[in-house]
Amino acid sequence: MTRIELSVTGQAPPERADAARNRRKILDAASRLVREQGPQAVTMNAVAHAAGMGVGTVYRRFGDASQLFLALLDDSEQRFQQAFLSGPPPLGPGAPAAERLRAFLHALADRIVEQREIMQLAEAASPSARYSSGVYAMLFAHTSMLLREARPEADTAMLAHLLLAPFVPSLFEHLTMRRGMTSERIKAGIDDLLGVAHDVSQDPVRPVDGAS
Amino acid sequence: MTRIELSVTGQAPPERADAARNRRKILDAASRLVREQGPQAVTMNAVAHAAGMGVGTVYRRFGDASQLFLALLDDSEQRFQQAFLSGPPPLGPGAPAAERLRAFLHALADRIVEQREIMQLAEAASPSARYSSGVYAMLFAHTSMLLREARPEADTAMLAHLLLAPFVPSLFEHLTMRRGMTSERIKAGIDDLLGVAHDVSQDPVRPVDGAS
DNA sequence: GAGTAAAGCGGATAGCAATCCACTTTGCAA
DNA sequence: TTGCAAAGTGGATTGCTATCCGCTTTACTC
Repeated sequence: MTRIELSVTGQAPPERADAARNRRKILDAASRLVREQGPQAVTMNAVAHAAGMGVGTVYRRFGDASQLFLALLDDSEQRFQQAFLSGPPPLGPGAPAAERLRAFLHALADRIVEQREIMQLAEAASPSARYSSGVYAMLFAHTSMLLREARPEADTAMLAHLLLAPFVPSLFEHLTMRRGMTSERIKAGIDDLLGVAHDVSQDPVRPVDGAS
Repeated sequence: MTRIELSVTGQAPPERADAARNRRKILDAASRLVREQGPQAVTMNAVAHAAGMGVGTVYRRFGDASQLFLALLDDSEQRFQQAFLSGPPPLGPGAPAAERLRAFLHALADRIVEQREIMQLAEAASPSARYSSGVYAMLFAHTSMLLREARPEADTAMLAHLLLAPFVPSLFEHLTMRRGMTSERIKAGIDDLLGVAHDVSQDPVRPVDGAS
């Protein structure tokens, strides 16, 4: 769940049985709406109605629309976190930091391509919610940790924020849907920013699809 | 091609006298609302009422809320454009491309700090509107032009998009308001990113009043 | 089990973006 | 000047997000 597990303060308040039941019903209804009627049909009203309850309940459980949408991404987010925290290298521990960072950003790009539509719902509901979410805190912590290892002399906190900035669904929509750029080309651009181009140890994947 | 349609006042369809009059009244009313009651008070309803007309007129003139807010930024945008298109170096023509790019991104950072609140109105109204706006087209054209000159071998179109990605008001709010980072520190981070991408050592001439 | 305080519930409500359409104004052309 | 089609206008309307608050359910205690 998107409990405050990322917060340092520790234990989350226990959730009452009816509350937990409704949380599940809401998430199921929202998933079903996305699947059956498309993302634009997923409004708080529609979710509440589809889940058979009042809108007040949905707001009580999720606070606002952006948090509901972020919660919808939680399952795949857990898997992603698992992969880069304790999965096999180069994404997980065991590879050099620079290599892990590259693998991490590539995987993040794939993740955005996969989940772009739901992510755009969250972004549209509140662009700034991204930066107070636990999801972003985790991306930031991981990126700056790897940067600290790879480039100890740099302002790694700032670099982490700047490197993560392109990974927003609106930019990905623009690049892939409107400008016809592939996700491989985006990854190559990120590699360039990382300076991987000058690193001999990297594999030479340099796709050259349609230029603009 | 350098002339990207920027101002909302298009040249293609001549605008009727009453329409032009209302456009001005709307922009004046919106500016006044921002000044006197703060950005969050600037709703389409409030603007229409303050300008003494129906909401339908405001929508006819500006399409939607994000476009009205972008139009509010137009005056300062014109000045910014003037500075980097034909002002004195290093922002304007005459300096090496890498230097111009650095000056351009620094100036862009300053611009976002200055106009952040109105920019956030536009971002909140529609995060993806950024990428279809004339403003973004101009930023992109200029950035990729300078990159083409500085790094002809790179995928400059992609790099331009990636380099511009951090320049969104929501990230600037997070970095400056929430994390207490100064705009000088943000600029230094951008320089680092540019340095890696350019494979060029940092310019020994640090900007000014070095805040870390 | 019964009592009880806290948590949860849901529909009424307010305020907003955006659309629609019957009416008015404008500018051109005869 | 006058006719008139195109452009512009404004407020009623729809559907949304989010809040509020009286009522219900839960889980804990005795």
